[in-house]
Amino acid sequence: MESDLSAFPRPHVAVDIALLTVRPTQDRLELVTLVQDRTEEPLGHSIPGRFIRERHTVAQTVDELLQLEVGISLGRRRPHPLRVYDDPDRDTRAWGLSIATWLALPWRAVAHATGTWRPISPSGTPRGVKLLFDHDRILREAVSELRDRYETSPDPERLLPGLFTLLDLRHLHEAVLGERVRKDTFNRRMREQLEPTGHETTSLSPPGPPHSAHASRRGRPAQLYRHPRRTTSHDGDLWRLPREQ
Amino acid sequence: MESDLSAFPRPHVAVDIALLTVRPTQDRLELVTLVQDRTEEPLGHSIPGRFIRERHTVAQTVDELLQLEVGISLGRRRPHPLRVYDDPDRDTRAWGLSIATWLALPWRAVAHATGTWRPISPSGTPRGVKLLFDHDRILREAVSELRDRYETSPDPERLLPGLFTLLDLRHLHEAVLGERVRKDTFNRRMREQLEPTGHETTSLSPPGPPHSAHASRRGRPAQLYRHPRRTTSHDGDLWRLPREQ
DNA sequence: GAAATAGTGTCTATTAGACAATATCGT
DNA sequence: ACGATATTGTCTAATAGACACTATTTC
Repeated sequence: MESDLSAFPRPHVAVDIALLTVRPTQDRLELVTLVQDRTEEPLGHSIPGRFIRERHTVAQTVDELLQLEVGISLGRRRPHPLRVYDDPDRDTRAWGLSIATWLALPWRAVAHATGTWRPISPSGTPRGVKLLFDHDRILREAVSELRDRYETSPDPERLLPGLFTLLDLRHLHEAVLGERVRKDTFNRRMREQLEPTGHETTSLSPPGPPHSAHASRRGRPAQLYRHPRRTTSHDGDLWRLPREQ
Repeated sequence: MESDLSAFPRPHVAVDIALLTVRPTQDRLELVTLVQDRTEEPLGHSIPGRFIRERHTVAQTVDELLQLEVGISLGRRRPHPLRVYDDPDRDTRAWGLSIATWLALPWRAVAHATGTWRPISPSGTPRGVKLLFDHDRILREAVSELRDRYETSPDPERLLPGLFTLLDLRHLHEAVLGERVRKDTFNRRMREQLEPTGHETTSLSPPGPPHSAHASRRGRPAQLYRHPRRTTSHDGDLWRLPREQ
């Protein structure tokens, strides 16, 4: 590193965010992403993005972006880093980098966002639109990461409210993965990563904080679970090579 | 995005790289990293870094960095993205971002690099020095990623030459992981991800390209293996939830 | 009672991990 | 022959996946 920093050219730096959520439909849940219509050239569809402000962090930029251009609040959550897009020709106007991020939020927190929520196809891109720049690719990678995380953890993105049943959780997984999963294996794997509350679903609200509507009001009442303590690191020792004593 | 891009402030963007390799010692291999002495303020030890040039990519910048300030050649390899460090106060001279990357190269390609190769402690930081900025943390994360990759794959970073034995491979793993691993389980897991060549180690060189010195010239000759075709994606279906038909 | 859902039990094939035995070399 | 290493075989406990059965509610 040299001393006179002003001698170095500096790129424009944008932050793009793939925003994902799971939305209830008539009979099920579906994974959707937020697509916006650009008002500047080049016109078309894109995911939300914004140039980073002086001495702002990526997280701050995402925060501003969500507040000003999407109309939602980030809260205490942090966006997941995805990658840096550095093709010098990716923006025809000037030399710029894009820091791609992604974030999954519960539907109730983002239902009113500015833009159009579009269902995600099995391949990970939004159905029915072609996005500008490399945004289809960003979205594919974001969806891929989200799906990977849900293969092994109950609800890493905390899309469910504080109390939920295994059926709620399975519906969530099927929406994220875009496929049906086997009930018994699913339940067994997930149960050991969850904390039972001792309470069951009833017609009345259970004691404690209110929780969202559950999948069905028919059938036998189900155990209510909550998210595990963070210490239940149910990963990491998986597929490690056995060490010599 | 607005039209007049010149209105936006732009950060300095540096690329830092954690360079890792496995070096032979008298009786074993050890994981080492390259530490350099800074010639500018703040003085101290750091990993190689450089500001990105106009319309250059991260990979190009790494390439220049390695050629000009380390004296080695990147070849066709690509650095692994790590994360973006965006603390506005991380550099006292000006507002800047750091794009952290890491790369592991075979010892024979980097032995003569400019700087000091320092052994990596079990925790992932170089033994005996304290690095400037957040470089200790970058290194910890790089080593963690490297170790994760070697838990499940024979040689994802291609640190071994074209032909090698399972003993060579195990020595490599033990250097990377910093722990002994069980021979039989190791061999079984790795063998199914490798291609046997049909040739064995002998006093003479085997047919084909020359390969580096093997671990030992004692004992029964061992099968020589080569890296698998990339299609042996021996991952990805691990710990997936079973789908409903 | 029928339908729907929750929860439990069990069988089997597979596999990890450990241990042991055998094979083949250099010295 | 001996030491060192490679390679193969086997035993056992654990577990995934599949399937079936029972339990409890709403309608």
